[in-house]
Amino acid sequence: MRVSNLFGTTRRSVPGDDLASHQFLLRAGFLQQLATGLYSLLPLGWRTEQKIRAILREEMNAIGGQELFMPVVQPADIWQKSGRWNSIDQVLLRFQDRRGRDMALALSHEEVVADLTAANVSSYRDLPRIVYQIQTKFRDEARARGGLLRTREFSMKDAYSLDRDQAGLQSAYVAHFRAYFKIAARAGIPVAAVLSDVGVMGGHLAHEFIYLNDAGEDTLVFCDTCGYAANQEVAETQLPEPETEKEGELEEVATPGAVTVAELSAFLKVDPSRVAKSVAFMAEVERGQPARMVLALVPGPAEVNLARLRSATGAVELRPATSDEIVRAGGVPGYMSPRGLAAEAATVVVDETLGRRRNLVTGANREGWHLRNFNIARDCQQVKITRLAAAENGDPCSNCGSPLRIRRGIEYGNIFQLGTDYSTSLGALYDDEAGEQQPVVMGSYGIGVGRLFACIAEEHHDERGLTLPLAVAPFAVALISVGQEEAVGQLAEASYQQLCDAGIEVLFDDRVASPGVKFADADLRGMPLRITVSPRSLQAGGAEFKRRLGEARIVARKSILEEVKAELEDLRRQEVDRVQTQMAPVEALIAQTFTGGA
RNA sequence: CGGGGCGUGGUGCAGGGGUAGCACGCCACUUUUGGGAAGUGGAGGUCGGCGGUUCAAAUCCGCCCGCCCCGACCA
Repeated sequence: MRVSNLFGTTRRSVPGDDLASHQFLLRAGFLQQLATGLYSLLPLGWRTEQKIRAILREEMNAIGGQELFMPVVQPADIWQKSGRWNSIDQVLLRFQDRRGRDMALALSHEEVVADLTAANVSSYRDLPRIVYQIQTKFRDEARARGGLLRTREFSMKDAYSLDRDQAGLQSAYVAHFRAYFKIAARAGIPVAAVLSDVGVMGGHLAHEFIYLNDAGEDTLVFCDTCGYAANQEVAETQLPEPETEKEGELEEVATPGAVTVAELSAFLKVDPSRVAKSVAFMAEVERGQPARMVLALVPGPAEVNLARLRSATGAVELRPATSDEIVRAGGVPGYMSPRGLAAEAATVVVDETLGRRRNLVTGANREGWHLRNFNIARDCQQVKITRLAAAENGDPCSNCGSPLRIRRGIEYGNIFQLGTDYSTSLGALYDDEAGEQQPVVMGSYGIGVGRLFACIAEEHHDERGLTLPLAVAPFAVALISVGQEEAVGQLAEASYQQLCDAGIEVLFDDRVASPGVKFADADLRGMPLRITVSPRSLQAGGAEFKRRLGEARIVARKSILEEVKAELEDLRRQEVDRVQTQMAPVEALIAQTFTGGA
């Protein structure tokens, strides 16, 4: 491809304060935004996308996946059968066709797979199977953000395993677990697998595949000692031993102006963890029903884990209460507590850690006053005690007690053990050897292609632009001619032809432009190998070779082709080595993750 | 959905009641050619939309739309 013929231009500047990598993708002419959460991939971006897709296909095929293709526009009835028509709200985009039939844009394809399975699987002899596709999904996100990280329309590689029993599912799950590490390694990003919430997918066991990065939206919990890794939403921590200290007498203490946990603990000179913090939420238990107040009590430094609060209360909708709502329920903002609050005013849920502590500090529900020697069992009636606090940095690992570490990351893939919910509701049954009908046991396995793309760009850029691995770079070689000298033009053209003929992907900057512009654009686009033909290089005997992340050297004009081949072969070998290195610990990890568990 | 910000040539921005500007890009010619060249000449904008105030609105007011950020939300 000649730059003079390329659709899409580089830009000197773009607005916004996105991730640096996303700005480079925009500036290099890989992407262009159409509207919130909707992006076009320009030719350069599309080439990279296709290389990522090729890796996905190869690794899915390698575990026995069969590619197919399912509609994005789907009739409501399969979503009604699975129950998700009602259980998912606004992210599922609904509309009607001309006949007034309810339709939806697929945000995932479990229903269709179950429907296909019902029609195509009838015997245990038809199992196991793995099918997958790379297809558009649409999720009408409340707020798209972060460039490619959270878009509304996006491509996903989604795979589905069909098995006759849990043992079969388990082995498909492990195969995907391994394949996802391989994909990350080939795409050139580090990856961590963490236990995750099953969310609206339903099912039992789930893992997320995370690219660790401070800009990520997800909060992960790691134990460096035993290897425990989980999304904060589901991370377990060790409970403290129940305290046996004598219960003191409940007393009010004046705490003027001490509204936050920090102020309060400083004022009363108690450890913040001994403060029972009350956080008020409004919970909608059934869609459309009036919200009820839920008071969550957690240790002072802790955050409320919304996933747990949701499951503890059965809420479908959960949001922080406003001051007005707190007052209306009879609470005093800043001094809130379950004490002195009418039982019918709010549901109270207490973190189990607090249940094991004695003589805590909590609000008095009176402006300027708190309570001392507060003991849950004695001083609160009608409370539900459960795990509620999100794991914090330094909390003891539930496995081994070592301090946990909190990190941020970007989730680009996930795997779910779905079980039989979808197959049962959509009639995906098979006959076993005894002729008994059984539901097919399903798993579902997604990778967001755009997110993976974004993660790759984030991992591979420097101050000048992208530095993509050969495996995903839109072109292997950036060829640049400098100046208008005839000899330069001749060698550049000849090299371009020669390389193209050899099947090497070359982006030839044949424009009449100053060298600075060409070098800057080549750096921005990030092709792994740059070849410059210039009066200076001719003087030195040929062309200049420079890796995007390496030093320049002169190559004789007669050996350009073979040297390019050697360079690319070397880059390829480095990437293979890197994949091997990255995969080395994975088997041990799999053994550790799946023995005795799940 | 709450809070904040921004919509002005292709891109990035300034202007803030009276002639619509700058830089980059683009077109033509000339000179240049190893890190985003120089000169000369040119093209390109119903100032997001609708309504209002005014002799006069890009500018003031109202409503709407779009985009961005924070939060809520989130396979």
